[in-house]
Formats: sequence, C-alpha cells, structure tokens
Amino acid sequence: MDGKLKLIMKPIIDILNERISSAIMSAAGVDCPAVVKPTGDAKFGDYQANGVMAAAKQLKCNPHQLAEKIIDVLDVSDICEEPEIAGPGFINLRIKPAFLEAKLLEINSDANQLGVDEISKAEKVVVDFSGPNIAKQMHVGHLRSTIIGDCIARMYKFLGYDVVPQNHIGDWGTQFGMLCALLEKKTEKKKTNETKTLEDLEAFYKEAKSLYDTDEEFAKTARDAIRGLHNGESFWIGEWNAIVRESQNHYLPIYGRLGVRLTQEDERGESFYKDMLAGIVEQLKKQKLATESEGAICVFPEGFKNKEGAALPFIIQKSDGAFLYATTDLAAMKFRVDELGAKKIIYVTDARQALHFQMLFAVVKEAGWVDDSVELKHITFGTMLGEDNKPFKTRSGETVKLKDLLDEAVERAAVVVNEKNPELPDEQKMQIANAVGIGAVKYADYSNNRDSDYVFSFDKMLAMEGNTAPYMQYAYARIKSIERKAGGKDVNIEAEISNIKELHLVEQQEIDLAKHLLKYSEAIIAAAAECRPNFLTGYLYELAQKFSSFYSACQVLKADEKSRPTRLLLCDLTARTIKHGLNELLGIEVVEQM
RNA sequence: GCGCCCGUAGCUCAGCUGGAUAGAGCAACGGAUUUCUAAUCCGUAGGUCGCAGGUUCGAAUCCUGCCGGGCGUACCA
Repeated sequence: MDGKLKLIMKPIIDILNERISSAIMSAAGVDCPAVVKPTGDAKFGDYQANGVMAAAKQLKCNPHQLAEKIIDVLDVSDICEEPEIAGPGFINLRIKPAFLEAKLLEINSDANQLGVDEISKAEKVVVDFSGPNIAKQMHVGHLRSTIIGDCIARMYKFLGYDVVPQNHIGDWGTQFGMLCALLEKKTEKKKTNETKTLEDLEAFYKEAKSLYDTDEEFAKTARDAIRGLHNGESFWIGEWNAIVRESQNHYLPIYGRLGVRLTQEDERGESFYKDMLAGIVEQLKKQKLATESEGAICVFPEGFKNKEGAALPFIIQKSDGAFLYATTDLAAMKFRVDELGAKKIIYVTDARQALHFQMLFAVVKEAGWVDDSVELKHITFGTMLGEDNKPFKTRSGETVKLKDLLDEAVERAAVVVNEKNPELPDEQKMQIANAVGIGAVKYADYSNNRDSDYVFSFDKMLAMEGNTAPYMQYAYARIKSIERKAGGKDVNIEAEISNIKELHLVEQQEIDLAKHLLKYSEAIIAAAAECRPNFLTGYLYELAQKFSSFYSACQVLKADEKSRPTRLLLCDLTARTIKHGLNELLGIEVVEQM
C-alpha cells in the first residue's frame, strides 16, 4: 500500500480537521483545533467546523470575518464543495459527489478493510476480561465483561494492535479454601477419585459458603486450606485440578455459543501467578511501601481515605498469611508489563471494582513497576437489572445462569422463525434461531451505554423492531436475497461491480447510504478509543436504516443499466459492512435468510 | 462522612473533546404491499434535559451547591 492510498484511507473527518486546523494556523496565526463534526442537520451540509469561534475569541476578533480569512487559504476542493460560513462562524462543508463516488470505489477495491486503515502496528494491548469463577456456572453477571471485553479485543485487533486477551480466572481465592474444607469434612481427608459434575460443585459451593458464614471452626479450616494451597503444600491440589478442568468444560462451550474468541491459551488464572505472590509482598516491603497494619500487610497509596478519614489500605496479605486478589492483580500486572511487554492494559470489570483498580494502579506507579509509557485503563460497566429494576434474578431469587438465558433467547427466536418462515428446513430454522437469539442478547448489551445499569428484557430485545440485532440481520438477509435472485434475472453481479468505472448516485437515499458507508472507520475508531461498543451499534443501526430506506425507494435488479451497477455496489458494500461489524467486531452471526 | 456512577419524551435509551430548532426505538395515531423478504418503509404527536446558581457569543454537555437512586469505602472478588 503506498503513501497516497494511506492518506486517502484516513477518515474524512480527520483529513478535514487537519486541513482546517492548518488553515486556521496560517490565516490567524493561532494553534486552534478546527473541531470538525458531522452536522446535526443535513441542511448545514455533511461536516461543520466549530473551532473558528474559539479562535476568534483568542484573537478578540469577529468570528465571521475570521472564518472568511480561513476559507481564503483553505483548500478542500478535492473533497468538498465551496465551504460556506453560517451562523456566528461555523464553516459548513458538503462532500462532493465526485469524491463520494471515488471513495466508494476505493473501498470496493480494498474490501477486507472496508476503508478502515490500520492506525498502529504491533503496539501490545492486554485486554483482561470475563474472569469467571471456577466451580460455579457462569451467570448473567459474567455476560457483560465477557462480551464487552471480547468486542474491545476484536476492535483493537482490527485496527492493527497486537492484542493479548487474558482470562483472569478466579481459581485461587478464598472460595477454594471453602471447597477444600468441605471436601475434608465430607471425606474425612480421603481422596475420592470421583469426578464431580459442575452441578455437584455448585451444590458443594453453596453448602461450603453457608458453613463458612456460620461455623467459625469451618471458616478456620477453610482459611488454613487456602493458605496450604497458596504455599503449595495442600493435600487437595489434585482435587483442585479436577475442579478446574470440570469448570473449563463448562465455560469454554459457553464462549463458543457466545461467539467469544477466548481460548484456553488466553487463560492465566489467579493460580498462574502463585509462585510470584510471596515475592510481590517481599518486594513491596523492601521498597518500604508495604507495612503491617492490624496484622495484615498493606500498602497505603497516596490520596485514598477510609470512612474515618484515615489512610485506606490496599491489603496484599491477610493476617492469616493468605494472599488475595490484590496480590494476584499486582503479580498479573508485573507479568503483563515485564513478560508480555504490554503498552496498554485494559481491565473490563464491573464498576463496583473501580476503587480496587484505582488503588492497584496507584500502587504499581508508586512502586515504579509501571511507568507512564504504559496506559492502564479500567473499563467499567453497570449492572444488569430485572424488569423490577433490581439486579437480575430468577423468581426464586437465584442468580440466572447464562446457559439458561441463552437457551431461552434461542427458544423465543425459534418461535418467531417458525411463524415467519415455516417452509424452511428445520436445520436452517435452528441456525437462524440461534443467530437471532444469541445475537439479540449480545446486541442489547452492546447497544447500551456501558456505564448505565440496564434492564434486561427478552421481549424488547427480541421484538425485532428498532435498534436490535434481528433488524440488522434482516437488512443483511434482504441483500443476500437480492443476490440470490440476480441469477434468475440474468444479472451478473460480480461482473457488473468489477466493471464499474463510475458511479451514478442520484436518489437522495442512494447518496445518504453512500455517505454513511464512508463513515465506518470513524465509528470504529471512536468505539475503540472509548471502549464503547454502543458507538459501533449506533453506526450499524443507522446503516441498516439507511439501507432500508434505500431498499424501499430504489429498485436494484430492475433498475436501468445506468443505475444498476451503482445500486449493486451499494448493496454489496452495505452487506459487507454489516457482516464485518456484526460478525468480526461484535461476534454476532449473520444469516443468509430469515 | 468521603468517593465513583446514574437522573433526557408515557417506557427503554443515544447525544462523540460545549455548537445551530435536544435525537432514536417502543407504545399511540395516520398512511404505504400487482414491484428484489412488511422481522420493512413514510408521516403525525409527544421533552421546564432532576433542581438552583455560575463560566461562555453559545451549556443536556464544563464548574459549584442541593435533591433523588445505585454502588464502593481493612483482610470476598
């Protein structure tokens, strides 16, 4: 790829920003960003530069007159019509049809990237997400971290980063001590060799938890057990292995169903760091950062206060000698920076852990383990609520198992497929129900601002109207249907598209769709920068809407010879973009028919 | 007490480093199918952006205070 092509592959908004910013510089002599944004209203054109008013303020001059001076030195004639000044000093820009057409052809010539440039090469990004607990089924509480993290990993990868997903499994914490203590009690310390199903383990877990909370002696046994495990001297290490294996057999298939790309190779659970933990504590002691307080070993990072206003501890070793999640997180951080060479580490966990991560980040910086060249990000998200606006639970108050949730979504989708398309073969109906059901669950999550809590509702997400997965899958299926019908109408789509020399964008719906197709890169870059999948779903929804308007206004196969290749190309690029966004970035299946 | 998040149309939510008349979807109402899938499209109606100040040419957006909700705040993760 040569330099020229690279330049033009840049998002249009970036090109305009650069051009206008430098025009402001040369016309006014101030370094003031152009602040180019898409216009709120089509009557103002496609993009507007808002920065002139700010520049005029700096210079204490009339913004309108300044805008005129800027336009005089501004050359965007290859992209836009003559810029217009409006209001107090907006510069309004309208994309030239010729540019639109050229750009569309260019995207077509590089269909894998869909007009999106790789912005960075090989910078290593660790994305820490999912992190289910061993010995428990995944429940709805794991859904958000798992799929949001997966989407972030996919977006960064597509943009050219060297992404290392990490699944920080909860396989070494206090809950394990409880399980061991219960095994000890039940078997009188005899190894059993029985394989335990996950259901057994869950029942065990429940029993252990309630004993732990009520029986002080049991709690002590549990703490001893986890300390033993942490010191590598536990009788139960074999049992521990079996429990981990059984749990993997459960959650790896769930990842498969969810279309989440985490594999066993991405797994570095808490136990992976077990040999580092004592050293972590020692080192922080040596650095005089860790001190004993109330029997526990703590670091007191700057600026954190507890209820009484005293320094807030980051506890790295409990008074009973066991390590805890702060210790493993420190070890993981060191490993990621020193061994993996991470330049950016993104932690995807719910918002309740915000304080923990703030303190973690503060500690590693104070210790000098991580310098400013490494970016640490905690990406938070809100809670999934039930329709009663309380944390999502079953009617009997149990946590909802992820498997059950997915099953129900697929079943409900299957009912609709049967209504709409009874004539399809069963196997295909199942496949569609699967794609629609799982897709609806994921999409509903992605399309919400991750900061807010959101109300989970099968009825809403499977309504198949509005901003939902099925709406977009449907748009895709319609395009595929056109392609299938083309043969019967003697239309050779491939030939028509590959022979296109110039486009004829005439109808408003064609132009709107074309313009939106060019904005894919802007959407992905914004979504990745902020780790906000809802920016991407917003883009895709708008694309599907614009396609649907186009579809009902413009005939494709029966279009005249002048229009048809252009329309076929619009269909093709729309389908590819929807497929790419849904499939490659959100991990949601598309279907050929629905 | 302190800290973080949230408060936008009847409901569920967008609103990108402050920008022009605050946008979608659902629900409501009215239209569109001899035409490539109507799981669709077109239109109507609906808002003191929690409240009060402040900064600004301009505030849903930034600052301060208050109200309401959620979460966190020493040995769970």
